[in-house]
Amino acid sequence: MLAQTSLDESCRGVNNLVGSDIRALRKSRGLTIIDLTSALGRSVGWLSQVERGHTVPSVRDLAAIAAYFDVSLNFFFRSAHQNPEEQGLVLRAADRMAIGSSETGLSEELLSPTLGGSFEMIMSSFAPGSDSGGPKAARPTEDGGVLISGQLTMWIGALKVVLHPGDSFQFRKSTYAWQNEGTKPAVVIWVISPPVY
Amino acid sequence: MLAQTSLDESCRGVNNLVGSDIRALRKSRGLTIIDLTSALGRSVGWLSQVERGHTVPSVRDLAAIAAYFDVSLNFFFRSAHQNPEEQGLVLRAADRMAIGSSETGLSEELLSPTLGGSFEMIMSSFAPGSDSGGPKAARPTEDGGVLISGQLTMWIGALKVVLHPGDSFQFRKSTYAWQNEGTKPAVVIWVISPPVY
DNA sequence: AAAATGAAAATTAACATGATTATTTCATTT
DNA sequence: AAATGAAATAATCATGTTAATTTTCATTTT
Repeated sequence: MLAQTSLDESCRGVNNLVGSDIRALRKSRGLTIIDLTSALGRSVGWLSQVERGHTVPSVRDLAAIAAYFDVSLNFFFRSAHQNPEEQGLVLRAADRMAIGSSETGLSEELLSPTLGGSFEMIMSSFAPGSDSGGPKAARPTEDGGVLISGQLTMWIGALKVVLHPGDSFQFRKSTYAWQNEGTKPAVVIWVISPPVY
Repeated sequence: MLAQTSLDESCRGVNNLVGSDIRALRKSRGLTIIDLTSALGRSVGWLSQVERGHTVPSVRDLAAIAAYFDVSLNFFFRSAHQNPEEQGLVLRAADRMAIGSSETGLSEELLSPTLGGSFEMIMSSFAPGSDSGGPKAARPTEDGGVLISGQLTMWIGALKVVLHPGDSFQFRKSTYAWQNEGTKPAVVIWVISPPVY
């Protein structure tokens, strides 16, 4: 009894993280447990247990989930080698993972240690000469950001602005577009609330 | 009739910004219009009109409001010289205002163009050798940040972490403390949801 | 002429209630 | 130890009710 509990606990940390990532991914896409399990061919009870770290999903299942949500399999283990105490609270620069559909010219890395929060921090790098290819559909979110380096032209709704380092922006449920007319990557700390990944 | 409307409209933009700043400050402190007006000695109807840009408060009233909320008077006009179109959406680096109680060793500048959003972005600079002087009481907020430069030791609840540039963190309703043991300022892009200023 | 007031009107927030859906639990099987 | 399926629990949603807050506007003040 004691040995079992101890073993459970030793895995609980990482399992909880994987589980809450799955839950956050599912919720950010507006899916119920039923929706996801029917897509995965697993039972409702099973996913409930997985999401709360009571059951360890097989690698095969995890891979199916990762594919379904379009994240890499190792995304779930991005902090696994870190001190368990700080998992979910701190994300080291070296452990950041790429996320988002790979728009050409845009690379995004998740800064938030967990997906389960009320907002999500992302480091976006816009390649020189790249653009969004027209306005992106408005999301039901609030977005904000700070330009860290480079130069970036943004369209927020009907407004066009040229951002320089240190400039910041924030908007709600608006279409937006971007273009990097400079010669260096434009790096933005981007905040989205609620999370979309 | 036309001339009146035009004059009204020419002021509406900046008035709306001042008004919504006041409203956001009031809400972030959990006050009702009645609470604030009784502190100011003004009527409820007046504040309602001020907050929505229908009435222009006197400088004397604005100063009283600024003092009450512990912000500078020019805080309300931080973007006044900018293109009206981008006011409330973009904040230029040069227009950033200091906010927050002036803890020694910590300087905070508001990055969010408006206080009315669901989260607030702040640039915090922690002076070399400074610290928070013990843990800060937990707020009913979710906090997150990225260390841009320098080095910063943080305590999040019981966890102690030494952050290096690029490291990020996020926590909910937790006590925290900080200390800059380095020789350079530690600069953090800090996000708070919901806003507290 | 615009600001300020005060009170009526309108809107919004805070609580209950039941109905519905979603999630968790757990005895059992794989 | 993982996985299932069904019962138990919990969360969500629509609805109605009341209280609190905010807006509006006719009037007064500066």
